[in-house]
Amino acid sequence: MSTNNDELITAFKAKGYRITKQRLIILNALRNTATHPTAEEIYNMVKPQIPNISLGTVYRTLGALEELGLLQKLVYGGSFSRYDGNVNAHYHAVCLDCGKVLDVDEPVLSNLEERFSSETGFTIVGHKLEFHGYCKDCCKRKN
Amino acid sequence: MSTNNDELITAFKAKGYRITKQRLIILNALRNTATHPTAEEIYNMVKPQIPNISLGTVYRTLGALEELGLLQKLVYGGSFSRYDGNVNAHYHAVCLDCGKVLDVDEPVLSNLEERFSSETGFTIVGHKLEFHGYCKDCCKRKN
DNA sequence: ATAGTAATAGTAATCATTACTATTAAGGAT
DNA sequence: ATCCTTAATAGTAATGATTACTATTACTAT
Ligand SMILES: [Mn+2]
Ligand SMILES: [Mn+2]
Ligand SMILES: [Zn+2]
Ligand SMILES: [Zn+2]
Repeated sequence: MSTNNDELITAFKAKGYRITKQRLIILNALRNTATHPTAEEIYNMVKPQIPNISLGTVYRTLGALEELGLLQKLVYGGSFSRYDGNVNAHYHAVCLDCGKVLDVDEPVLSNLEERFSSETGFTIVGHKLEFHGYCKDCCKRKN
Repeated sequence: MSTNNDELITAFKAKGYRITKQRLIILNALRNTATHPTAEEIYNMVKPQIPNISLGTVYRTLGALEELGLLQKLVYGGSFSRYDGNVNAHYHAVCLDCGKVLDVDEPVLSNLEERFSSETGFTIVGHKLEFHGYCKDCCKRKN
């Protein structure tokens, strides 16, 4: 329920971007769910509050929020991307059956990135770790 | 240069799939490159050997090879997937600038998967780790 | 309140991937 | 080796998530 719009407002103003109802509502919707929704799911989540919002606006807003570091985009094997309002470093588990994405409550491996880099000349800015498997619901369904 | 077609032939016959020139050539092309090519890049790689091959055949073949565990599909932020003929567990580094994908010569974290799973009821079958950053060429270009 | 212009709604376009269909060619049987 | 069945291919059309376009709306500085 952390409706911390100040952070968004500051970040947007710093870039000369305007503060709009659409941007505030989309970011707050994303921060108040744990489901890692798709663009279309977000579109349906905010429709009650902005009945005539356009799907294009959702995509454009998500792009801007990503650019400002206020969300992270999750791209897995499926045909569409998911969005995560939690930008703290954390890992995910993806269900190979239903596509659900869960947060993994494991400490972040902070020492990984230094090992690589030197001999390859590759400058690392971060890493992503994802687990693949089957969620509780899908395991049940198979029995 | 490990043109080990026996492995492919065995795997395909076990599923009742037929052995075709297209499938042999595509898998061998994939095994003799370190570039993690896209479907279209593979299409261009095999065209000299199969001048009238269809891009659809490349996609269908890659799908079959993936299903048989003879390649892994790499999906990152970009607009297209990449394919890796090396199915041994290993990690990748993705350049945020040019999209290049490099193999990471680091040991696989085998103990990770057991930690999670029990309390969540999530059955893990594997994990993926990718580093993000800037390759040598792109670092140079920025100076 | 007004002016200037970035953002939006609505819609069309893009493009990687998948589906369709007539034709070809594996590969088992004879 | 030839025939037969049918899976796989080539060529092409369709799909669908995402992006681009454009007239209109609404932030925000003055
Ligand atoms: Mn998350
Ligand atoms: Mn690789
Ligand atoms: Zn599931
Ligand atoms: Zn690069």
